[in-house]
Amino acid sequence: MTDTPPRRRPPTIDEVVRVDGPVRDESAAEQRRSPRIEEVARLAGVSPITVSRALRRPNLVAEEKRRRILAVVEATGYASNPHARALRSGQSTIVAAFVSNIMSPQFALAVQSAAAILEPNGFQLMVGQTSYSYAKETSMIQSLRALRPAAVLFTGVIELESNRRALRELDIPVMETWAYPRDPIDMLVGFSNTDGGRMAADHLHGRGYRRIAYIGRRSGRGALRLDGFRQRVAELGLDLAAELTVESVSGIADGRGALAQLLDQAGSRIDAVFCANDLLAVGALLEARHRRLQVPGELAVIGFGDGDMASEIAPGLTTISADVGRIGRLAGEMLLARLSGPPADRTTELIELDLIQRGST
Amino acid sequence: MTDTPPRRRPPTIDEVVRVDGPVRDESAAEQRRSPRIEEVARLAGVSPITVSRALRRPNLVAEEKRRRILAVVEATGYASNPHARALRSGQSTIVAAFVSNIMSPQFALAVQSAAAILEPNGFQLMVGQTSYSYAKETSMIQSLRALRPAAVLFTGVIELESNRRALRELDIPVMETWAYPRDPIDMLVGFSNTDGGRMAADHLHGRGYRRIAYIGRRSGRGALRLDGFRQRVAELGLDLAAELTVESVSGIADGRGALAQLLDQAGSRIDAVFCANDLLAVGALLEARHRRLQVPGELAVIGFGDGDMASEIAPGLTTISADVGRIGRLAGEMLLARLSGPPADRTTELIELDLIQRGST
DNA sequence: TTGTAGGCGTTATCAC
DNA sequence: GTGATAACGCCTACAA
Repeated sequence: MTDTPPRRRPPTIDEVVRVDGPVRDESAAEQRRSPRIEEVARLAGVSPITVSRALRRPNLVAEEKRRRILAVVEATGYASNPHARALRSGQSTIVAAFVSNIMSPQFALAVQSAAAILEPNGFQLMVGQTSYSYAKETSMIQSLRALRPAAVLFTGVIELESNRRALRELDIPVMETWAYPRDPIDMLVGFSNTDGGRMAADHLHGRGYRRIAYIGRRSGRGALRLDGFRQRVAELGLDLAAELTVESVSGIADGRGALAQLLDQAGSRIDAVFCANDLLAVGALLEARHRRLQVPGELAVIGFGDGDMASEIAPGLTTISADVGRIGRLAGEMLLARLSGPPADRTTELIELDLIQRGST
Repeated sequence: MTDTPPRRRPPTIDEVVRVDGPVRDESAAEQRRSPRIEEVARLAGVSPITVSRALRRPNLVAEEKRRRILAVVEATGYASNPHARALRSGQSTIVAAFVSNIMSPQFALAVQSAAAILEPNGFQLMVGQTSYSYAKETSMIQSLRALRPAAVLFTGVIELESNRRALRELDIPVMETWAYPRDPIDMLVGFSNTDGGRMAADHLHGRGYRRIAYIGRRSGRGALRLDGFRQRVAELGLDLAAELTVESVSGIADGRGALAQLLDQAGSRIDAVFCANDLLAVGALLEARHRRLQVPGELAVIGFGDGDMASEIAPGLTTISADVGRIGRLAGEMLLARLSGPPADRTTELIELDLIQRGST
């Protein structure tokens, strides 16, 4: 016997509404390919190099000619071929951005904010994901040698010594973010994760909690936050009641699982927990609700990052917040200044952290 | 009188732990810049063009020579200069990807899945954000004329007729996704938003709800979902109790606000609401909880997209789900096939939608 | 202030 | 199967 596969009804076509854009006749199909600098030059009655200068260093070109040239550029929609430009000048218009996890709204916001600064100035952002993997990070940095972007931006700092060296040797601006190390590769817009941990400890102590636990990674930024947290907890004369490590990229589900495990193991010894990021913290809140624990009565939760959810769930999540949009903007601005000018004056910027008190503590 | 600014204590330095990578001596600093094809040719005892062929079309080169060349390439870490290549051959290794909103985990996952296919094959993804703005979309598509990427990928379909034309004229593979229009520009991996709306209506009706409302955009994909929803609601002999439109990029807060407004206006006339995306639906759930409404007893909520949160909140969110990772993978594979081979056989792929029943209905 | 000459690194084309 | 030659489009260096 043969099974007849179940008949599915055909999909409904999405009747997408087409919209007419601004009419751009341009009359002929000759306009098809992007015009070359030579054509612009001919139409403006100058030499190609003058067009190039009018676009790159306008003040070297006579006012009158410049206007004529720009008019032609506008009319023809000329855009210089970035490959030819990069090849001849060694100056690419590509800025490579690497995030550890594309799907994190925090990183995405920072990258987006940097893009908002760089793109109007003729740079294009190329985004790659390192997935918290040294191997992936290394291979992406390798590929930069060939790509020769104008600059590189990381939402994080580079830990591998070999990669730091490779980046220095690229001899282009390198921007690190999201931490405040002693010796950045080049430029830095970051905050002190260690201080964030300290703030969390201070806050919990100040609110009267004494049996405190930690959930987070034990490497990278998680480790830094834990360090500061531990230090301050010790200074305050408390013991860390428990520590629970999660692996690499962590989400809400990990936070739930981690708190569950923590409570099963250390249950009543705990009255507050510091989660190294907000997703973990949200997960912890959900698990607490699941167990019908009073928050913050029976268990207080504090996060790190001020994600989208923090203000929306109930109770609101107390968290340590960095202005991530500002990190992206500043990084973009500093890169832009360096790319278009003389050696920049500032290469390091510290972003202050804020503690945002909500209902969960 | 002058204010003395409050003294802040200096930031704690993040004591990042540096890690030594694999030792790669390469003995000298001469290896610094990426070697050129000519050097590889010299070391292998062949001409530059033969090296080029050995890399691009290996079967045109004699076995023996090819091996020698590849060994040298390996040893020197040679990688061809993508700008020179793009300039001469018109073949870029860049694939341009445009998302309407970088911060959406759904889009990010799709892009990431496509990247996972394309990157190991030597292509690099360049991500841009159109912000649901025709103007931005148009200007990005303009800039493609100069960049000449190998292909373009959209997490969405292009509505503006002028942009569709511009993309066709680029004469490179164009991949649209996330909808199932009658006439894609070129390639398509999509699902029927209209069918999704129908499924939502069917489900709510089947569960016994009769006073049904809609929250979402009234343009783009939201409109398609609403269309199908409305059609099916009518076929089932029901009336749509209320429709509430939100603007452009919408988040959890918009969902809360929308449901609040809906309940204030139409309150008891409503027993179920279909939200055009999961963020809105999560917002609606939170607002319902805030008002101490029984879900699903007093109000049922169904979403679209199966985001991260859907399964984590309580009650779980019933939602229409498309396998977004699969969309990205398929899009990547189809593009790759087209880029490295003869005219592809399949240029359109339909992704089935699933209804995931959880506690909210 | 403007223009001329030449080359960035690669590959298409054609000849052998 | 391999190589010589030229060209992709632009911009640096230098000259006028």
